[in-house]
Amino acid sequence: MVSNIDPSQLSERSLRLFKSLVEHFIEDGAPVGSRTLARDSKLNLSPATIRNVMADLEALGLLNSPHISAGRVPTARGYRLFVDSLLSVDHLDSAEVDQIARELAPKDDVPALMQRASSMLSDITRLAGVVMLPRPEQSRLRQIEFVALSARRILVILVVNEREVQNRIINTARDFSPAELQQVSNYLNEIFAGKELNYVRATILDELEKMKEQVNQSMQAAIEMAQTAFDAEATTKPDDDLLFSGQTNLMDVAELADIDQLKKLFESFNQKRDILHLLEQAINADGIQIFIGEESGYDVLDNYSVVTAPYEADGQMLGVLGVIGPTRMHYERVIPIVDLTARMLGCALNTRN
Amino acid sequence: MVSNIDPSQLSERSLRLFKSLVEHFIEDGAPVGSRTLARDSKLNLSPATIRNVMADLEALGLLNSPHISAGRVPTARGYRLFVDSLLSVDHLDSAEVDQIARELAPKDDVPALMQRASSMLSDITRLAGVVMLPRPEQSRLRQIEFVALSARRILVILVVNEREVQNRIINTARDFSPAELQQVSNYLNEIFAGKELNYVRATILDELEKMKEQVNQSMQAAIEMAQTAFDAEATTKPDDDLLFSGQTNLMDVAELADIDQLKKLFESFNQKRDILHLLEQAINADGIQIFIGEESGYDVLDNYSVVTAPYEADGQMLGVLGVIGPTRMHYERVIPIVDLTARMLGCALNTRN
DNA sequence: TTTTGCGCTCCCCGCCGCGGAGTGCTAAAT
DNA sequence: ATTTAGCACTCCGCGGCGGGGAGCGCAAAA
Repeated sequence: MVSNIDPSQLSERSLRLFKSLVEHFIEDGAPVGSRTLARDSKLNLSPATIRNVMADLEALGLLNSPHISAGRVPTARGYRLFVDSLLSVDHLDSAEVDQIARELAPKDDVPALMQRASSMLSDITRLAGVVMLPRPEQSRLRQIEFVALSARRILVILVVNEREVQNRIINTARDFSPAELQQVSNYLNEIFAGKELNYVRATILDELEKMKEQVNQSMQAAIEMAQTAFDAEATTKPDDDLLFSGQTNLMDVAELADIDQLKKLFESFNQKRDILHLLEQAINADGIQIFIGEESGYDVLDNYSVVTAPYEADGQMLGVLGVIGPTRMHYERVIPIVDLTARMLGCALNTRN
Repeated sequence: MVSNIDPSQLSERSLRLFKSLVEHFIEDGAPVGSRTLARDSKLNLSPATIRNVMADLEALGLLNSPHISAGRVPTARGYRLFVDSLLSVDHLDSAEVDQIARELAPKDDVPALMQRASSMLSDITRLAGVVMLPRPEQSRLRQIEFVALSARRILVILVVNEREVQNRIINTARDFSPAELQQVSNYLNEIFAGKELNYVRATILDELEKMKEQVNQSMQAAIEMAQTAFDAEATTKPDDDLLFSGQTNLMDVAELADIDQLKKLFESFNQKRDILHLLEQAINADGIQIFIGEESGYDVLDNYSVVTAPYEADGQMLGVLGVIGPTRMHYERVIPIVDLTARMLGCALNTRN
């Protein structure tokens, strides 16, 4: 990885021209030449002068040309300089702020809220949105309840970490009366409430086995039941931890007509693995983080940029959200949108208790 | 809608040629001409003769040519004749049967099973798979329970239709003791168990209001709580009733390089509406149903075919699954795969109770 | 240091012409 | 009455050609 460019290495004029070039390219996606730049930048320079400057910028690795007689195009390193030092972030107009606020009103349950955040991101940016809901590395069992559905079918309810509820149905070997169920759940709650889930599972599966003889019969039943319940639980994988939307928006960014590359990207959305890793890197950044082109390290993302922001509620990092689009995107718009969305989402999660 | 062709209208020879042509086209996707057909079909006819036959078939609307001097291509009507009367269905090799059986082993919960069915369909056919889990038009409330999470946060558990469990968390105006909660749930279960959900909701929201004065205070609380619970419930939409997978497989069927058309299709996957309607049509067909190209009536599907089969368990129709691919697909392989998958899925759902 | 001028490169686009594949039609053959 | 052979014709795809345009670099003038 080559080091980034320090903007103070460059003259004011170079920077202005460079900025103008990047903006121009972002706008129309065509390599931009010296004439255009001479016309547009207010510097009153001749194309030839600008050519010299561009040659310097190219030598620094900020630009390159697709072929000898085409205009210049920013490199990943160029975009990096642009977003770090030159970008003037848009002021969101109030209509958009309103829209974000409206969509993120905490009107229903958490998963739906996340889903809305994701599709709102993609709608408003016309790119692909993604929201990561982090698997809390430690999930504490808060409460466990049993509900009799019929003679031998029992609904097990696990309340984990304040918000989360899991339920599953198990079949038991013998009948249980409601009173017994109550007793069992009291027993289990007493031992395990507040404990880490993995610990609970391990304990139940291994240790309790030994205790079986020492306790009375109804407790034996409790143990067996708990074993069944957590056995089933082990198979439930957290698979819904990454919410994409608006992938199709990427299908009309012209510069990626390469159906193959797009296919690779979509596949990596499905696999989730790479994107997940990338977002995990972003969780500790405070505020916006941007991965430009090959910087991400994942070659499916070579021609894309990812703009992310972590979101938090009650002072605790909860996850990361962001937008995926072509390197040539309107950063000045996308950045404040992602930022605002992250903060609003945090609020929406905050006030609920 | 024009009527389909009755195969008895056509000579044996025409049919053989037609079949050969369709197979050929399915294989390489290029318009097929008289010479190729003369070479391949074992009929020992000259290209000129075949040209005559093809002209007849074109007049019947079974074929057409992209332009005057290209070979012929089957029309939707042509494919229809082909799949209805000419197709010789493959015998699945045992490796594939094994794979299907293995993937559909009822090893975990229902949603995961459905998901696996869908991705298995797409993996094995290299097309897009879809599974519909029908929203049971009548859902009966089976049981309702309340679990106290903390002073004023209560977990509401609704058991609906044997298998399904919904839960949500509500905040109450005042504290409830566990005993009270028990009492409330007893009361509600007594009135509403076995009733249709919509009825329950309507009753609770409208009628119970009137009764408020007539019952004692704790029942008033029950009513309020139930109102909150079902109010929240009303907003929970059944959104997970269509499971797609393998969309990306469609990205390398060459004939649909039209990124635009593909985009439209993907969008209709996301909206779900059209596909849902289409699959609903298929639920009452007994066995395989095939929608070819424009037959479906949805123009996003114009260049695609959909092969569906309903699946049932315990003698009851549960839903529909299928495969979406280019009209030019290997029906002889896809059909038995979809068929077998539907039956196996039925079995997997059958034995569980 | 900047500008002007010039020659050069490369892309894009339209044009042309050609070979190939396939057709339809007519006339001969079976 | 079919089937076949022959022939003229159409249309696509491809490669080559040439001109216009955009842009570059370099050298010499301002």
